[in-house]
Amino acid sequence: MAVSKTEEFNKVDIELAEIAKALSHPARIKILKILNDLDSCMVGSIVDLLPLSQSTVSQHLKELKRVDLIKGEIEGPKICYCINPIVLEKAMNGFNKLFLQVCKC
Amino acid sequence: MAVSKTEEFNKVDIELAEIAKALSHPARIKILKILNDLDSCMVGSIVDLLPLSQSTVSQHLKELKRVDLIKGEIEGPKICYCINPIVLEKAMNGFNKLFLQVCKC
DNA sequence: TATATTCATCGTATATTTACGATGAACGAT
DNA sequence: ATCGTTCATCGTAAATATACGATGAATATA
Repeated sequence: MAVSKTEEFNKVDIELAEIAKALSHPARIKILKILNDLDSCMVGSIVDLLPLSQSTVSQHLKELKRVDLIKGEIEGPKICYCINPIVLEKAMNGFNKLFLQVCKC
Repeated sequence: MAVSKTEEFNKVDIELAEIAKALSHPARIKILKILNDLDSCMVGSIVDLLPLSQSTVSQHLKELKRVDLIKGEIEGPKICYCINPIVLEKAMNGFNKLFLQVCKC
């Protein structure tokens, strides 16, 4: 974009938008579901369940990690990813607050 | 992107990702709040409350309209935008379902 | 120490997003 | 009929996102 105006908005809106951006690709939504379902949280197991290359999946994981929706723990040569329930709950509350605030229904 | 793989994911995830994408910019989150607060829903009134040009705001409105989060009604030379409560509720339910499904908390 | 496994990152190509000013279409008012 | 208002769209520029293969770093094992 020409020049970002993002910083001119309020912090709550910026943060919620960041979470929304992290959820704005079906691969990343599916990754959250996979992490919840799977016992093994290795990247390889996730790659096997997605129609994407390992490097692409790694980028999607990075995006989820960027907003702390997931965290990665090193286990030898592997990395165990898991959902960060604190941030997930914060995200849920943020969306609910927005929707309830904005919905006259 | 090289080639989109989006169609290889399931429909529910794709649709939720589309909603998330529409909410992935603070201007669009603020627009929803503005539409809720304001009596007048003219584009000009929205532009006045955002640090963006009229054409940029129009693009953000288009993105929200694309996923039916808002609808526009022509009133003479003006257009009255308002929130679509049906889609908003669907979005809220979609996010809640995801978060509850994925959160072991 | 050499090898295999696991994963992030680099480099790259293309698509999309974000932003603006300029223009044009539609309508009401003069 | 002309003019002002309102808004979408076009054209454009720059940033970001999405995808891949190749490479490299880190660890465990032989």
